Amino acid sequence: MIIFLISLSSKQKLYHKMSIPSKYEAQKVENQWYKYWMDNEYFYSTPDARESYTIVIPPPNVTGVLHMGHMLNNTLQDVLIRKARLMGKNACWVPGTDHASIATEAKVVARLKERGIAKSDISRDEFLDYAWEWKNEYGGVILEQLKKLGCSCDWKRTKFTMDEDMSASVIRVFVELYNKGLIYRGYRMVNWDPEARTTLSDEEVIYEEQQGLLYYIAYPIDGTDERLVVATTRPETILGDTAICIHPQDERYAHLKGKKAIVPISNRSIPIIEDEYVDLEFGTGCLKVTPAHDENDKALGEKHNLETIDIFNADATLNAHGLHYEGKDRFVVRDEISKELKGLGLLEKTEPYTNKVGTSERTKAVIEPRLSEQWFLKMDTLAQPAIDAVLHTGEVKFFPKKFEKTYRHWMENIRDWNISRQLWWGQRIPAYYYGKGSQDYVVAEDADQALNLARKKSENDKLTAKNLRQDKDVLDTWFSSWLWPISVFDGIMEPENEDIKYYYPTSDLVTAPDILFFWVARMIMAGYEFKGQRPFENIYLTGIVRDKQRRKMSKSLGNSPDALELIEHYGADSVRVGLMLSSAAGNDLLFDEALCQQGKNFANKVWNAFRLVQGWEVEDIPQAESACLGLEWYRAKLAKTLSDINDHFDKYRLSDALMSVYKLVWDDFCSWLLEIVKPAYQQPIDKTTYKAIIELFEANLCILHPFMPFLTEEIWQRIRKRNKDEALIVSSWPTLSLNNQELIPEFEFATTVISAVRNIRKKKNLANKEALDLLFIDKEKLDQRWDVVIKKLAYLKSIGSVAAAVEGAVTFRVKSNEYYIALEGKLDTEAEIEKIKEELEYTQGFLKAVEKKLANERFVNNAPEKVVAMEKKKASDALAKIETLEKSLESLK
RNA sequence: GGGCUCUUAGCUCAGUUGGUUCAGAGCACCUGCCUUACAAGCAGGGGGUCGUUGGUUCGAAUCCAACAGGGCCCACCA
Repeated sequence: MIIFLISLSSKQKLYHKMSIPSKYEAQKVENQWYKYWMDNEYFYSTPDARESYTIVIPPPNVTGVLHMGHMLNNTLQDVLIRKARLMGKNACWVPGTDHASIATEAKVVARLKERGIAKSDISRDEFLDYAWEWKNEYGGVILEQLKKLGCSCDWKRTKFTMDEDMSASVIRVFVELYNKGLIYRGYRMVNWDPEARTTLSDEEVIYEEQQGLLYYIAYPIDGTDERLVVATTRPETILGDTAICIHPQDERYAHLKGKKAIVPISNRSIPIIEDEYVDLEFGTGCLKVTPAHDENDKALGEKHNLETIDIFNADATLNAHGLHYEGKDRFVVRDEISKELKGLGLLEKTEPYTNKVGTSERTKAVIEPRLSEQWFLKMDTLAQPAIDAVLHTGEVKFFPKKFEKTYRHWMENIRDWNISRQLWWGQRIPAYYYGKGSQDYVVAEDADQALNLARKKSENDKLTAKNLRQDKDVLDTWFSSWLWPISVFDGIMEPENEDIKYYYPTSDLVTAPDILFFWVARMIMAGYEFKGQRPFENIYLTGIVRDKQRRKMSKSLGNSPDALELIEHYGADSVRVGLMLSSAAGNDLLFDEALCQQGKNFANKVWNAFRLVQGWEVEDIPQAESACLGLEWYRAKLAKTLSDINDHFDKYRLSDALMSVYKLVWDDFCSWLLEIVKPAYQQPIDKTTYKAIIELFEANLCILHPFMPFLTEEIWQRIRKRNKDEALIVSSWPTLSLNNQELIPEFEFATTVISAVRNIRKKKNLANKEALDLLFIDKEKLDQRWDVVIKKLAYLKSIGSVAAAVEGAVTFRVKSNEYYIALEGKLDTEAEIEKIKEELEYTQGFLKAVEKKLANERFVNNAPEKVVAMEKKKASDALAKIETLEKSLESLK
């Protein structure tokens, strides 16, 4: 049973009874309750004897502003954390932001540009001063916005991925991994973002289909009049060509083996090589080789000992190898060079061609493959425990489960991670160079340690700090984010501290699937590598918020509503409900403001239920029988719904959980229970019923609280004055045993009768005022104790039984019993007969089908007994129904 | 090219191990109501051969195959 702390004197009125507006005004109360929760420190958590329930926020970009994706994501987290808090767990939701090196640096660069300052004009330290200034100015904005949404984060624990201790953790981890031999430096083809002027990891490259051209370029053959035609999508790269490749078995070009081709424009002579890599079918069957600008070409170049000519600057303009194109952008050059080739008669033709072009996830710039020296993290050994945890032991679970397959696919084909970025905003790589040789460097947590190591490694005691040069690059942002669930509790630097021992592993992670590889997979790897334990148990992957046309919501499309304006207009609770209602885990959410309106309507419904209840005069009078029954039924229904809701939560079906509450409150509580117990106009309600209604109302508020925290707290506090420790946010989730469940179908039976009577009233245009008699034949078939309820809600004068059909009555059937509404005046007998005939026909057909099934030996022999028994019951029910139908048909005739 | 996934009412989606409770929910829609909590509401109502075609089975929205059409992820074909 529910334990409620409520005491009522017989005439006690609700707290704040006067002047309750008929519309719920969310905007007026939300800020006030948020402040109340903050002032009373309900969000804060410290380790204690309770079970911990922990969520770490996916840290938004420090310079970000709240968008619909954040709204969805953080509403989900808040629902989970509030539920856990009500369940009596020590709930801790750690907020924070991410330094997002590329995005933030880009913004700082842009801002400096506005002031007329170029990044290249200032020192690294000066730049970082500007960056911190920016961070301090805008860094908290998004977290402040989360407060509007009602997020109950432990703000005292707010972290930033570049906080001192966070950065120290990153550096320590780098050093550890380096010492284990998992981090290495390599000269590799990497993804170059010319806009941000940095390398990117493979995951940061988004391939997009683009409509381009395939250029057919003729290369004269040295010493002959012949030309060799090569197809390419990137004519500007011919200036970096160092070979032409043909297939060894290609007879078309067999005579050219060993000859040399002349690169147009640059007039360099390059070898014609043979390799089976060439696809005979594609283009002209031969390939230009540009080892500096293509991964495959690089491989060919290494195999065939080719020269490498890099023709680009860092910003993807051409360098000196670009000859007269030097300084021009690659796309400008593409256009111009094709014109020049045409003028030279060396452009045979162009044809439209669709290919996939890699673009930068952050800047959208087209990625340039580029050879450079970078730092990499070996992934295969890190991946193994993370694969086992998800796919074998089930220590880490995905909701929905289908993402486990995506995860598996990626993890099993994982490639080394390029972790260095040519940026300044981020954790600087702790490698220190002391000499000119490629191995003349050491890796250490700080300069002092580095100096010691360097002295040892170089066997030169005279090295000083001045001889050391720290690597210029910073680490990929995700190299700090992957530690998030550990580092927010300082678990790297202080592995035995109380917080990390208490809160780690965390419970649930809520995030979007687009950062599954960037972040989620890597956190799992980090969890096992640095703590030997999973970082979280359950991963709830949200969908993408789209508009009604299924387009992803984005700034550029302008189809994303302003999150704060939505809250302003509908209230945070309503927006939360709107988001939750149609967002099953993993399903994209087609956002429509109508959903917020639905949320608002619901808020108002609850509000008005409260208005009704608070307006009742309570007196010490006997309880109505109908009220007693209604309450019994509702308790049973509440228990059932609660069990459904708990089940939905266990399966992370949060929208289903909300829908269950929604229907419980709106349909069961408001439409049925309140109508049953509602006293007649200006009549008082009895004390017992009133007390019970308040208890049940409070239980409803509690269940609804995770979804609509403001509204529920507002009503909760209006019901009566509460002490600090009695706030709804820290109350207890109801626990009810599943008693009296048989009342549910009984009551449903009664509501069916009521609906049928209402239907007849409607069809016959009978006002509620006009009291009717309800008669039925078979007393045994109706549990008569519901009579009072039926009578009240169907506005009936009396309920009684008759031996046979009465004349001048309308009939209806519920299950196999027949009911009559006695009517004065004439009846449309013909229509009645028609209706009954129709139903009779249908039932007979139905019976036939069932009997056929039962006559089938194979069915009777093979189907489980239970199923056969059910069919038999169906048959007998149908038979009984036919009997009553025939009887009434007789009497009508 | 490889992998995953989806197709159920006008819209968004539930339908767990094939079997009364299986053809559902919410919204939208239609009809009637300004009934003294709520028109942001009340009451009543209509609506789907479960993408197509085969197969397995006593029995298929559910299992299998093929096809049609969406979506997602991965991949170096110029």
